[in-house]
Amino acid sequence: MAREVRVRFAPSPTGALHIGGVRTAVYNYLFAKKMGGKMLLRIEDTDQTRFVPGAEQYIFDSLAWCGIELDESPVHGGPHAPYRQSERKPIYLDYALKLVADGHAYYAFDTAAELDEMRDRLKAAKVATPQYNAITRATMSNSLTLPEDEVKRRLDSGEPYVIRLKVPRKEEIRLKDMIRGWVLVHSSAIDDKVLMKSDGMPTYHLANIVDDHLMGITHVIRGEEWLPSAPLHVLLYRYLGWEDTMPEFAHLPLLLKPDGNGKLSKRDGDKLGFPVFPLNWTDPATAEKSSGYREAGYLPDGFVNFLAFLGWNPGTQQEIFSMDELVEAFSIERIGKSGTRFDIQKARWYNEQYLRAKPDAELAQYLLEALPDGIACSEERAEKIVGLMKERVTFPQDFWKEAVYFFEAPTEYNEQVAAKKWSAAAADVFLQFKNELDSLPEFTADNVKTLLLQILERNGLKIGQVMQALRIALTGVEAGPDLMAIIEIIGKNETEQRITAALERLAPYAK
RNA sequence: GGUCCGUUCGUCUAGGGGUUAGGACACCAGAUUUUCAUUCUGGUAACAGGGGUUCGAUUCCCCUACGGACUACCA
Repeated sequence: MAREVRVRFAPSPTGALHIGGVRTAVYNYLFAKKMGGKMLLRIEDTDQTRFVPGAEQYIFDSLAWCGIELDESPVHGGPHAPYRQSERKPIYLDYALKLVADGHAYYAFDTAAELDEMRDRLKAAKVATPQYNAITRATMSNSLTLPEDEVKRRLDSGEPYVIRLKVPRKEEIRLKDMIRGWVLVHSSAIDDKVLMKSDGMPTYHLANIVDDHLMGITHVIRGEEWLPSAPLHVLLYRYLGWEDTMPEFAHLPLLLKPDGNGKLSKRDGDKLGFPVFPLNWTDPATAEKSSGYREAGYLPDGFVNFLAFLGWNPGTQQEIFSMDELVEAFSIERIGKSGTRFDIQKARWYNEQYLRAKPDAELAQYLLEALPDGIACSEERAEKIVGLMKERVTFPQDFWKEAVYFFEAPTEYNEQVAAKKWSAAAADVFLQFKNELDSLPEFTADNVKTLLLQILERNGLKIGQVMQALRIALTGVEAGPDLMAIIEIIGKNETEQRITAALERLAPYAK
């Protein structure tokens, strides 16, 4: 019987979670749910020098906003706690020591200066890849070159050391990637990676393999930047004796810059004017601010839908998927191989689709929340307004931005349009229109329109000759939803007042 | 430089030995409309190049080019 599927998302708390990381989390989540398995979050904070306060909380907040539910994590707990690698520190050394005992790893005492010197020497000698490996380790200070008692003496005296993996000199390493198929790498391309650092912490490579094994991870879904070190991880599983339960790997294509070369980076967002982080973030060290999708007005389900389609597709024509539908349709086999250029236009389109699909009552809340102090609005009226506006906005905050004139009379008019559309004849019609508003049995859009049409006929004018001018008079701007509907919402008194004001202000254009 | 991965419209992609190479975003045009937007209809636009294999290659293989990742006591 197959093992229960268990996947993990394992970010480092070194800053705001990048949008590419969010997508990785989404894929992990979709796969776990699809397979009826579990998803856990593990914090990989083995590099104490890069720890950023608040970054871990940011990760949790981001995933929660996206609707990704964790089964196990530092805050949810779980059978394999702790889920923070810094808290698992005592676990790793034993495995490193076991590797040393089995002859697959060794102590190394080289200082940073000595390592630099070695690399410089190799570079000068035109060695293609200067690295600490099967050949160069013979020239360095380690337990393979030093006499046994000397090694013991250094260890006992507390001299700093690292433990390095003893990568074989000539060996073909194969690994099967669920997205790319078989990948072959020669061991000579891999250096003797540090497993335990001199500060007593494991490196990513060791901690990752140990934890994935201990936590029963069955599938490792991560970014393509890990592909080159995947063969090293295979070696680790083998030397630790865990090859038979080694997880399957799936290396995701990277998110690329919308223009130019390279992968999407933090700077691109600022430069091109779109967020690269899910949530707003302020760097605690530099106070530098970065904008997030949530605050920019993106709806989480549309955002997730958009992200899921960056590198994956269901093979059908359907583009709009709820989280449940994504889970149902998801499969790793349908993830693409090539890097994906990021396109914010598509994200905006998704947002529009999701926004319009929401009921007016819900959209009305966006408007109500954005209302400045002192401006009142009933829910009923807000619903009418958003109903009129929903086809024209991209973000929730657009409702207020675009609909200010429902609440405040225009203080200025689009002069350009006024100059072109305002006329003495139109002004005369508006005056009659204003004066006869009282005769309406009920102040509705339909009745208002009928009245206007009657007046126009009486004056020998067509509707197209005055509507733009009337729109300017009432809203100040040249574009918007159905003007009669606007009139109905702002009401009779307000309509009369605005016409009176416009008649005066725009009189210079009457000719 | 070395190692590994990749390459279908501008972008995200479907497809896969014989297709008018399909869809979506964006863009353009027309229709509708009191304006703008929406909506509807239509349009421009792609298999990186060269060799094979084959009756036939965009699809399979090789090479080249280009792109990307990695090349730390970072993850």
